[in-house]
Amino acid sequence: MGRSPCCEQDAGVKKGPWTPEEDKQLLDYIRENGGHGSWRRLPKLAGLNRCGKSCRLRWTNYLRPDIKRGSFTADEEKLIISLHAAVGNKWSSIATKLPGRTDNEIKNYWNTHLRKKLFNMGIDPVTHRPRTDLNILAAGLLAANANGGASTQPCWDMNAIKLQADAAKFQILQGLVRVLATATATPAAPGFDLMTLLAVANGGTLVGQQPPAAPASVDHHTLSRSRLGQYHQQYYDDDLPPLTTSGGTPPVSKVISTADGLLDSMVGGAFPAAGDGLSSPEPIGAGAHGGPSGSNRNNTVVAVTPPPLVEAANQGHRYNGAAATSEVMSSEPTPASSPLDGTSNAFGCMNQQLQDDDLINDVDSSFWKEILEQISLAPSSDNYSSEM
DNA sequence: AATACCTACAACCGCCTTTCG
DNA sequence: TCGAAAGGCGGTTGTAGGTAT
Repeated sequence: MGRSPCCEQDAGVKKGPWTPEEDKQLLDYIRENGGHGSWRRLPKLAGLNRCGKSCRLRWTNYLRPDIKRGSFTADEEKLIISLHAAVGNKWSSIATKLPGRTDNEIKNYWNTHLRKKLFNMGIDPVTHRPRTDLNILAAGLLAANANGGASTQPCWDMNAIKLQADAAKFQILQGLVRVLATATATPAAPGFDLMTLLAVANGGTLVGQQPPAAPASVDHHTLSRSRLGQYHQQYYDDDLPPLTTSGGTPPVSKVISTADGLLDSMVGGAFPAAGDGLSSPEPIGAGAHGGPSGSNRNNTVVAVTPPPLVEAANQGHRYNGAAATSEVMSSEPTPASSPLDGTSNAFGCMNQQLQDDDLINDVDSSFWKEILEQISLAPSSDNYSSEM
């Protein structure tokens, strides 16, 4: 269906930065008329040569009286990072937890400050995990050293594949967590939302809002303060958990028998907490900008298709050179995704490829078993029933 | 002093969902 | 029930100011 740009029919309307005079006109009109009935009609009524959409954006992002100007505080920074780790680029959702801040402002701040900050700290701002480029480089260098300078290519490829497998596992967990959050929390507690919960869990730094009472039905699914505290420690104490290492036991092998276990694994263990790009649950048919579609704006079931393995191999090759550490931050792969029905095929294919490799075969069979058990939420699991 | 480059952020674009006649 | 209008959202671009060469 689609629809034409709102200003297409208004050829000749002014674009670009607003002048103080225009601001005053818009402010005066809204003050006198008590807000806006129709943004499309507003420009004419206010005597502005702007399209309604431009007026709305100017009002919501700049002129609104309740907007807090000035730099972000450390608490706000932490909160943004935590919330971004939990929900990804859901700027409007994040903005609801930072009164006085607009989604646009938070988005800009993330893109210009926080993303670089995390990146420079060795954290991938997309996955909120240690940067994989550094891990691959380090693994390659270690292997080169161990081999006395022999070819490192096989080792690099292996690490790339294992990283890719980790990413795929994470995406499954991300989907599961959202399913659990939606299925358990929402119906039992209208008004309760995961965002608020996360904000409260974030060291009590929820700005200007009272922490909601967590409904009893989600007690066992509630993020504990310690979890996000642990997450913060990853940033501020440089206590970063390791990614899968060659020959080691993958972190996913930790018992994942409850929703809490899932979150534990994500926040404090093996997996990225959330984000976009590699971990982004982008649905098929994302916009021309590559942005998420509206269907992904609620906490609905997300797709968890892993990136293709061939990419992993290519990444290994890509880093096998002088520019190994110069990974561009914006190169965030956005794997095509599909509803869960497509996931099995994708993962079946990937698992088949993984099984071709003895080194990681045992790892993944246990992982899939755990996942399948988790999906069914079988009460027969001792750990699960004891926590419930 | 001039130019190129970088950074920050306001504003725009195009897609989506919701609303309403 | 349907389709158009309206509003919302996230990604991207444009621009002004600052800094480096």
